[in-house]
Amino acid sequence: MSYWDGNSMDMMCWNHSKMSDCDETIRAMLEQTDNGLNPISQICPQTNLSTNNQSEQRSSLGERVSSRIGFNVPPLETESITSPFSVSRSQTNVPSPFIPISPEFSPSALLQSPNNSFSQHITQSPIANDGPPEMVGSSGSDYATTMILNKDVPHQPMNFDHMPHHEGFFDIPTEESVYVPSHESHVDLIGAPLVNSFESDEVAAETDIMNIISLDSEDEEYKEDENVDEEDDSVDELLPRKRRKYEVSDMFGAKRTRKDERVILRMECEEDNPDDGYQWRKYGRKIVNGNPNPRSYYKCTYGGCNVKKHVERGADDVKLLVITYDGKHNHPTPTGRSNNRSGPRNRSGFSVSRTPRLRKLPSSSSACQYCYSSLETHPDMTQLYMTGLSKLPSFPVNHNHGFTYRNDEPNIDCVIPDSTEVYNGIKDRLFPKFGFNF
DNA sequence: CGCGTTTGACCGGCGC
DNA sequence: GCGCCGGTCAAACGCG
Repeated sequence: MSYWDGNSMDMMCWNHSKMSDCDETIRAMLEQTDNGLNPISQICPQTNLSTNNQSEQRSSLGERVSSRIGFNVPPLETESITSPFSVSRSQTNVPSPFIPISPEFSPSALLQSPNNSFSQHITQSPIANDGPPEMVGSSGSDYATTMILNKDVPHQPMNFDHMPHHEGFFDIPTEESVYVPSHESHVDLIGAPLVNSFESDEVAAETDIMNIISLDSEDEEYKEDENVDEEDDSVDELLPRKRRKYEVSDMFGAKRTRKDERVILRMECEEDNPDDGYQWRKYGRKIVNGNPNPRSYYKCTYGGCNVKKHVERGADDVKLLVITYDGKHNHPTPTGRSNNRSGPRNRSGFSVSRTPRLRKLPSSSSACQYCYSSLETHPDMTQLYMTGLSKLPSFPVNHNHGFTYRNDEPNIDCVIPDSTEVYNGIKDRLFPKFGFNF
């Protein structure tokens, strides 16, 4: 059993413009043994994070990132999201799992395939042995700066051996938050090349950020959900369309998504519902949490997929778009986003909210087309933070690159290779996808 | 006319 | 137990 020393791994650095330095950094990390206690802060002292105060930590992080990427990065706080464990967690002294994500990774990527090379890399990386992939902080940021951090659990032990038995495992909060700051004109939740690549079974089988982000959702849950849906459908056939009280309450109990499956993205975006590669149907809109900006509720329109999301503007910064995903897609991205746009009257594909404040672009597809082009031509504009990888430190590695949770016995048949192998694996498999080349 | 969105009502969960 | 709040439903609405 190997954990990250809470003070040993404050941050990883990933600077594309200084990749050779980072290369050395990664090598240094990889050369650490399980017992290595060399703090990454010593390797990358400029990225050292305070481990005592979470808010201070994020604030300082945001400031650093802002200074490095050249534009303001709103704070990462998700005040509306609270975890009963956050306090106790903040008192623990475990590392914050920042994880590098390529700009090509997108919400759809994050939410899509159950098998993902990214998670595979993470799970197989020496980080797994020595500590959490705490952060990839990009300095310089000529290209993408991508970060994942655990919002509620700034410092967590990394355990790949006996995760379910890890003390407090069941207490690990699993509400995640992703912050995606982006230049307004370069809003792109979708890394087009990546999304396209997901249409390939090969890539889809290798890539699953979702298993990292939404570590609590498993296929079994989908099976349950599907069963529930079937039951609901059968009920629908027997009961009048209007149903309140009994029917609804039963349904609520069965279908209500668990908060711990959530992934929260925060980004600067003018689109109220930026394309993420999936088709959504809006089913509700509500003012919540004192936010004058209404929250819109969406369901994935794919048959049998129970993923929902709600989108709202930041109370303080209307440019800040907060997208919360509930659940995990049990299907690939709809084949070809162009197909998405070919729905009835071209109004169903992207469910762009018709709020007065921000309206759909002249062409229903223009936004997405722009996103494609913007990403391809300005990959450096995608800035992704991810917070709240609450279970990240605990997911086991199994044959399917999935994760077992709760009462499931961990099916651990993946042996963490030595550092050299891991390093080569990262270079060979992860970085090419990111467009990096050592 | 078909479709998605809007909107008010309803429900369950949760905190007090 | 009560009230607040977030989430959901479904009729009404409006656009193409």
